[in-house]
Amino acid sequence: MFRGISQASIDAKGRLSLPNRFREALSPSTPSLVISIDIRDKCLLIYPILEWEIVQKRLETLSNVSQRNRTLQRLLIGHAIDLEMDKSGRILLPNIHRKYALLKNKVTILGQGNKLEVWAEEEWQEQMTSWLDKKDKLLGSGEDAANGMSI
Amino acid sequence: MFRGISQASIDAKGRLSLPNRFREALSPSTPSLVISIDIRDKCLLIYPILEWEIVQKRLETLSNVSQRNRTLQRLLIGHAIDLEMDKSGRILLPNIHRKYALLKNKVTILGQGNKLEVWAEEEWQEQMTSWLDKKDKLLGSGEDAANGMSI
DNA sequence: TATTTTGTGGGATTTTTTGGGAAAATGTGG
DNA sequence: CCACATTTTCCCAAAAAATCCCACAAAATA
Repeated sequence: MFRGISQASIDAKGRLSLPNRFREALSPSTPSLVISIDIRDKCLLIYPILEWEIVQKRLETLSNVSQRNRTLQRLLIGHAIDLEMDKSGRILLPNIHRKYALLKNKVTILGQGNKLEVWAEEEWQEQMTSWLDKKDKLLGSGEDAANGMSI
Repeated sequence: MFRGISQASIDAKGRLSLPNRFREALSPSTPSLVISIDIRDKCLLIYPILEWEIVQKRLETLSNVSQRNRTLQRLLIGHAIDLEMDKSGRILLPNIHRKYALLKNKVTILGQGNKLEVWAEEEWQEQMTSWLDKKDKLLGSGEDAANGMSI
């Protein structure tokens, strides 16, 4: 399971060097990992390939008669690209993905259970600020599952 | 199974060069692939021939008493053309198909499970933007299978 | 501070993509 | 059926992109 936050950078060739502590979990096989987009926030998602295949199977079983399901499939499966690390633990990010998540030189990488999230550092900072400003609403008197949860 | 997005271009002769990573799966036999149209969106569909034959069989078993089924058969089977790649991995797109999907020079190719989708780049961009604008509806409080799904 | 580990940079090679000439095939009109 | 025009195929070469590889810099550890 992934957890924790790290900073990393993307070099002139578009290579993102993954923090060392995530590498082992991402390279059990060949190809080793899949990168796709998060359609709710402007960030990228990196999965060990086995984890991704679970997600993809779930997506493929959705009926594609529904426009909405087809859209989901197009966005998620459509953006899912197999990648491998080079000897130094870097991956070459496709341009499309870099643009989507507005990635510049500095990025923030979050461990999130079965996947990593990659954020442009600025975007991440803004989000953090904005979330913390509204923190009352995060754990407040809502009605959903997190409400009343003990942390 | 296909996944992932790529940009590609159509040259002056109407040849579409397929991204390298899709080629092997598309050329197991001769003829190797079938191209048809997507009747719900303005894009083309490329199937390895074996996959296409499954689809076509399904279409043929539909009762052709119903006008709707006959229309489906005409549109899908009618537009299905066998093609092959040249030595550089390109296919020559029939004019009819190019016009149908409004293809100009730049196209976007999506891996989608058993097939590829080919979109005019502009059309794809518009769709993406429009879908992402309405993203609340994609994973929001709907009622279908995707609702509550964890990605 | 010395040593190992991790991260960065960039040159060289290979692979992939693009472009276009010329031969072959197909279609058209008389 | 033939001559011509157009389209498609085959082939080679240039351009662009991805990959490999090595060496150095920075950071962490001892």
